[in-house]
Amino acid sequence: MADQPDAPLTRIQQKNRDLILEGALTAFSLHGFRGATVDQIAEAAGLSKPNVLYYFATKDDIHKTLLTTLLDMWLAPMIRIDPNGEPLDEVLAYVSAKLDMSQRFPRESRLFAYEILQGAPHLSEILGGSLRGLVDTAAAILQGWMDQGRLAPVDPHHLIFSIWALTQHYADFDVQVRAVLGPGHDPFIEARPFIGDLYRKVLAV
Amino acid sequence: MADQPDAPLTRIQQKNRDLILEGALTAFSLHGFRGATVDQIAEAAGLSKPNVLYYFATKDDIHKTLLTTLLDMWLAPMIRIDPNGEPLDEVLAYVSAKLDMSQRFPRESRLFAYEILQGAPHLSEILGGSLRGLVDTAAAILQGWMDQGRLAPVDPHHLIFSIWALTQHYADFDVQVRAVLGPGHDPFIEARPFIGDLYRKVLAV
DNA sequence: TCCATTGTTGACCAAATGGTCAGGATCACG
DNA sequence: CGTGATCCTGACCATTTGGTCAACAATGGA
Repeated sequence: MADQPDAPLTRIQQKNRDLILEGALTAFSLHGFRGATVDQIAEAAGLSKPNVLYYFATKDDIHKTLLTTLLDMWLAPMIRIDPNGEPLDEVLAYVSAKLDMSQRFPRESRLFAYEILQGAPHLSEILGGSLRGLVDTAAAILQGWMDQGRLAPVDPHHLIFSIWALTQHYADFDVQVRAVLGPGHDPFIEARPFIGDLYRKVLAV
Repeated sequence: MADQPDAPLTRIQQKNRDLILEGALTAFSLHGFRGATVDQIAEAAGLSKPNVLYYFATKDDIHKTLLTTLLDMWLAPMIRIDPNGEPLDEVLAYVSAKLDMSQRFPRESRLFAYEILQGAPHLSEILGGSLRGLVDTAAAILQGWMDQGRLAPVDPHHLIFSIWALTQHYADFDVQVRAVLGPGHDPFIEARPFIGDLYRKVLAV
């Protein structure tokens, strides 16, 4: 158990922890926390099960590490909203960035989806804490623009929820989207102009 | 094993099967298929575990029965779109009905969410079969209205996806929505005008 | 080269869990 | 009220699975 705080990781530790987290991301995003087994994670990581448990004390530990590690990356686009930018451009850039994340990081999207569906046992404090703060900040910026008449007035919190819902849908419900569209369609290519158009109309003054 | 086809169910069979499905809906929607145990289902149903397995051969059987039974109800609102109705009213009625379902049947919404996240192992044929047919029909109606200039032209399939995403988000991600909004907010009361307003703008000619 | 630290694993364990079964309780109906 | 069908359960089983451990291998600095 290499759990001393601040102990700088050796090269091997760094590499194997990365392998494990990578394998676990695949396993958890495919089967959920309960559905993924340590054996699956070990195999995906190319390590033996005891070795996985050598680097992380418990399966839960791996899961928690993944979630908290990836949360920052997941929320990064929202922080980049610039209060001094052109309102509509800023929102559209955020929307586009979120759709990019769904396209490039579907495993991460599903990981979070499982966690929230489950009732967010590991993230509940964060949801009501720092995430809420982040959203409130972004909502305040949006509200400011609306007050200035530079965006159509809509509820900023629900505007943000709608962006999350619309973009993450294409990662989380990928199978359904593809099944319904049938072969010969690229969901993301089609979704991009649709969603962009949608927010242009919603937010046009 | 009471599995003869067409055998009419006795009163007791009817009641206990209903109890089991009800308990299983709660358990599966809370923990997912893998996460829910037969014991949990039995307890939620107020029956013993062997008795549960007396009415359904396997846990998988319960799950499959639930999914296929509830799918019709879940898709019903889409079928009610009336080609002869007023286009915008019809769409808004569908949106409102879907939001009602999220509010009144969040367990069902989560059940399906888990299934799709999992890769839809039980629903894959249906997704690409009858569901796809249903969506294509609805999309054709929408496209017709757009061609007549009675709705703004947007991709009808992705319009439908957006309605699913926006409405189901409030059921599936309930914890997140509530955590971010904080106490003293009713997500659904707020979401209703927001989403209605959104589609009015998107579809206005 | 030496050796303490770090890394790795086969074998194993206890608990959880899906499912079985023999036998007893209850019900429905002639 | 008798009896066959239906209903119910305690006890049990096999498998899966998270996690442990003793022993062995590799590493790297002095």
